[in-house]
Formats: sequence, structure tokens, C-alpha cells
Amino acid sequence: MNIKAVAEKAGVSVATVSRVLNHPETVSPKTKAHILSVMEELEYMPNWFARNLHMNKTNFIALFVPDILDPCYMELAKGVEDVAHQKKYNIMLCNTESDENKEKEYIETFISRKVDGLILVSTLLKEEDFNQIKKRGISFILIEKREFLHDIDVVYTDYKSAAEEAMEHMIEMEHNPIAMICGRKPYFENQEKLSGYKSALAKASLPCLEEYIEEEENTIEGGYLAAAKLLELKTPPKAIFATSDMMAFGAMERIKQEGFSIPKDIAVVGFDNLKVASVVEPQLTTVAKPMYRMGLMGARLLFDLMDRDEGPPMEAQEILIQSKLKVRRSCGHKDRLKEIL
Amino acid sequence: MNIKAVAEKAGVSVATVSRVLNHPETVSPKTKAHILSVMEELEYMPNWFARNLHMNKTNFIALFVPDILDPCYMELAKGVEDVAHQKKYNIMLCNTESDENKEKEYIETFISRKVDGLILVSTLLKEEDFNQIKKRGISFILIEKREFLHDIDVVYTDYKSAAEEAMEHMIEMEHNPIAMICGRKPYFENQEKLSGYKSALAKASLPCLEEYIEEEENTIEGGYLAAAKLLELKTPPKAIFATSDMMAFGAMERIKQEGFSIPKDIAVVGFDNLKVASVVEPQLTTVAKPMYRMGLMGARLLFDLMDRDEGPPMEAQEILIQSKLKVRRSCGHKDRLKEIL
DNA sequence: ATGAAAGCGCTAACAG
DNA sequence: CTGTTAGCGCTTTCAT
Repeated sequence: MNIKAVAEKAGVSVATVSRVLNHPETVSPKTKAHILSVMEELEYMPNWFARNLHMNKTNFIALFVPDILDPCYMELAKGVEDVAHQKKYNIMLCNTESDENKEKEYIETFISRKVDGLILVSTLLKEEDFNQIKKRGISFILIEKREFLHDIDVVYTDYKSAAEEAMEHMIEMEHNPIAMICGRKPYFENQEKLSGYKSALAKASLPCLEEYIEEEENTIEGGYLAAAKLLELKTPPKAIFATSDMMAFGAMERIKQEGFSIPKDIAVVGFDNLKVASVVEPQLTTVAKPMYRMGLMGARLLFDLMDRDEGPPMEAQEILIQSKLKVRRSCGHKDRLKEIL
Repeated sequence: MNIKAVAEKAGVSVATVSRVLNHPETVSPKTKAHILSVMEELEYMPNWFARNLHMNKTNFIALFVPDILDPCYMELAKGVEDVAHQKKYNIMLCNTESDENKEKEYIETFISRKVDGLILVSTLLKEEDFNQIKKRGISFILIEKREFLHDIDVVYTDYKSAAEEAMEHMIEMEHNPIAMICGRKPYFENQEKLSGYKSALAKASLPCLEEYIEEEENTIEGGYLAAAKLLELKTPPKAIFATSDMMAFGAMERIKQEGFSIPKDIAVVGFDNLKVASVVEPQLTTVAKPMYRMGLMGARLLFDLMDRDEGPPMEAQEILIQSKLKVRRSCGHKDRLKEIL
């Protein structure tokens, strides 16, 4: 069913039919009503392509995340979706798997399919790639900051400070030495955490030894493996800071297997604040990332950008949203700790 | 940059340019090379809408899931994506939140935007809705079976049998009475599990008492609440079967809080086999759902359907993929149990 | 308030 | 092997 059929059946011109769709106020109430009823009858649906051929607007935005299996990103996606839905936009979710090529390939695809905007989470792209996108005239924002970004909109949380805060907490609890289990992906995020780990040690005048830093896959198994290595050290750590809850879970398992008690013998702190973090034994102290809010703010920023697209370009914004340490039992309590001593 | 510009610059007709895009073999190597280089130079990108206006094909499929925060569905999505990507298709992920209206609204949107196919997971739609979709001439399949489906392609796992198997395991371990904590969503899936619970009791000539069945939200908190109620019973259950791992986690927490030991005092069995199920204390016995495989098979089935679209219609298929009980420690071991007795 | 007609960018006969 | 041309379904001037 096309517009012509409706026009004929209604005894009007295609122009009038088109008008009731796009500028209903410019057509007389009675013909409008009539045309509407004919549309109903014929179950007419405007052809989206033909329409877009003129409008050049799809009401789609694409969201790129490193891992769809990670609930954190899906929470972010919910934030994005909530504002997109309200603006009558739909989302294309892309799983980049922290693979730069896959990311580029997808971007190519989606730009050619004319999405109206892009949200890139923990992207691996570089300045030149961003310039490419800009040249194509498509709006985009980043979630998760990268060093050396000029004139690019981004909403992020400061993983370095968050890691520092977590470390300070451990140091305050008088755990020492503190080891770090660092995930491989997403790369930049974990590097920030690592640098927070180091700077916290430095601030406390504690040594930072290479053997206390283990890099592994960001999974339960990865955490398990890393912990195993750490426990074999001549001087095993008294605390472990993991860059993700999943890794922390793996580490906890290994620690318990070796007969150590958490947090008495070894304290553990994670990162993510997954739902299950409060149900493992002992409940995991961890950093809560504001994923939903980042999704929300990111989407709003993107829509601002797309709206302003016609107007004068606005200066790039960098929005910081704070993470927050969730103190539970896996790192011990100061009071209890003092009792023990 | 449009095709006309390329044609002019290359000194050929638009038809020839179009041909190098769509039927490259029909154009002489040298003109082809020339045109290609001009395209490069002009950074020409074919307009996707104009193209689709003729082809009437988008290379998009839509995937509807009840909850994007549930990693199970994302695993399924990965299965779908893996075959879609290979076929050069992209996926639109829709979060229905088990809301029938949201589901319908999304379907409307995506059909009008001409996705080539639909995969509906745990849909709430009814026969008439399916007929509607069929009438629109768009291919679709279901994941998760529904009773009374005629002539609709579906891949599913049998939750009733799986629940029965889990229950038989508990019964064999001589836990009695066994309570059930039943999630509210997705509705049909949980109803199947419930009916498995009941039939397993019946088969074992065990009574099925209403007070041992608690319905709650499918979350940790829901499980916690449900367990709390069960433990207040005059005769608290000796085992709890939860329709999801998340609920099982909540139940475990409550059970431990009350000072009971798992599995000695109360056994727990979950459903889903989340990654973390093997790291909670004690490790959770649970049912592993073949989500990735269902996604894979579902996608393949859909593509078969879309390919055959031109050919004679094939008979609707129903593909069953078995779930599998993962026996761990939360339900006890027969041998250990005998020892204790 | 409505209609006629000119495209939007592309594909696919058809003709050479 | 290549060019001419007629649409695909819709929006939008420009008339009336």
C-alpha cells in the first residue's frame, strides 16, 4: 500500500495525503478525517526509506560497548535507552569486544546506514578516527575518558581517583602489602585504575613492587589464576585490589581454597558493584560505577549535540560523574581490626 | 556525493557506476578500475535509503528480549549476533521488559522500518498478534515455547522437564519438604518450571502444599523475601528450588542469616547457571540453560526462513535444546548425606 | 486548502 | 560492455 493508492481511493492528490502525515494543520479537518479513514482501511504504512530519502534522518542512534555480557554496560544501555525512547529514537547496540577493527567496521556500517548519532563506550579509536567521523558530519560522544582528546564531548568517571580511594581505604585498614589484579580489557580503564593503585601507594610512602601486580583476563578464572600466583610469593599480599568484581570473586575463591580467611588473612576489594557482590562470602567491598547515570547523561549530551547541529557549534563538554566506594566486609572494619590486634 | 557526480567525473553513465556496485562482473576491468578510483577520490558512499527503496531489504534483524540486564539473554544475543554478523546482518536489540505493550510498540516500529526478520524471546504476544506479523509478510521465529502455537517456528528448551530433573535430584537426596520460589517474569517460563515442580512431587507421591510455593520478583531481594516467609513456616522446608540463580542467591543469604547451614539444614537449587553460581558459598547446584545455542539455532532458523521466503513455504519447525542440571554443593552429595544419616 | 510536477539517489530493464 | 530511461514512494515548491 502506497501513498498513491490512498490518494486515489480518497479522491485527492498524493500531495494532500502527504500533508496529513507531515503538516496536518495545513489541511481542512474534513478531508483530513476522510484521508485518515482511508489510510486505516487500506492499512497504509508510509515507506520509511522513501521518506528518509528526503528527510535524511533515521531516528536511530548507535551504542558501542566493549562487552554485552557485562551487566554494567547493559545498565548504561538502559540509561541511554530511557532517554532515546522518550525522544522517539531507537538504539542499535554494538558489541565491539574491545576489538578496534570490529569497532571501525561497525562504525562504517552504521554511518553508511545513516544513524543520527553515535555513543562510543571505552572506545579504542584514536584522534584521527574521531576526525574522520566528524568529517562525515555525524554527531557522537564518548563515554569513558581518554587522554589527549581535543574538542570531543565525553562523559566519564574518574577511575584513577576511585582506585585511589579504594586503596586509601585498604591502607587505612592497615593491610600491607597490597597487590593488584588488573584486567586486560577495557585497556584504558584498567590503566587508570592501575595508576590510581600506584599513586595511592606513593602517597602513603609504600613501595610499589612489580611482583604484586598481576595482569589477567577480566573473568572469574582470570582472578583465580592471578590470586594463585600472588599466593605463591615468598611474602604473599595481605590485601588484593581487583579491577573488577568478577576477578575479585575468582581471587576470593582461590584465597579460600588455600585456607586463608577473608578479610582476616587477606582483604579483597573489587570494582563494579555487581548485584551479587553483596551475596558472596564475605560481602565484597567494591567501587560502584555510575553506569546508568553515565548512559543517561551521555544520551542527553548527544541529543543536545544533534539538536544544536543546525545552530552554532557549541564547545565540547566533559562531564564527570563520581564513582563511589561501597564498604562491606571483605576488607574488614577498622574497629573489628583494632579488636583483633 | 551521489552516483551522478561520480558518473560525470568518470565520464560514464550512472548505470555503469551502479553496475560496479551491484554487478561488478558485468563491467570491463579498466572502466571498473577507473570508476572505483573516482569513487575513492570523491569519498563516495551509496545512499542506503535510495538503495533500499529498490531492494526492499535492510540486512537488519530485530531481537526482542525481556531483560537486557540478565546475562542469560545477552548470551543468547551473542549466539544470534555470531550468525548474523557472518551473514552481514546487523541486530537491533529491544528490551521489552516483559511488557506486552512495549513489545507491540517496538514491533510496529521495526516492521515499519523494514527489518528483514524478528526473533522474539519469551514473548507475551498471542496468536492473533503473530497472524498480524505474518500478514505483513515478515519472517519471524520464537525462542521459548508457548502452548497452542500453530505453524510457528520456535526453538526452545523444556523448562518443565528441566525443573523435574532438578526436583528429582533433590528428592533423591532425601530433602523433604521441598519449597519453591517462583519468579514473576518471564511468566510462561516460570509457569513451566512450576508445573515441573508439581509433577515431580506427584511422581514421587509427595504432597504439594500451597504454603511452600512463594511467588516473588526475580531478583536477589525477591529470593530473600520469599525465603524469609518460608522459614517462618511451622515446618520450614528442608530444600528450596528457585526459578533463577538470582533468587537462589537471595534465599541463601536469608537462610544463612537465620543460622541455618546449606545444604545440611536446607538445600538450595537454582536455575540459570550464572557465572557466579560457582563462586557463592556453597557453590550452587543449578540448571544450565543453553542460551548461546538457542540464539545460534534461532538465528539460523530465521535465516533459513528468510531465504526460503521466495521459495515454497516450509513447514514450521520446533527445535528443542536440552537444559542440563549442574550438580554442585548447595544440594548436598548423596554419599555425604548417607554418611550423615 | 489543494493539485501538478519536480526531484531525492539509486536500480534495472531495454536498447544498442 | 555501456548508455538511456523509467520508476521506487515520498516530500515539497509553486501554482491555483
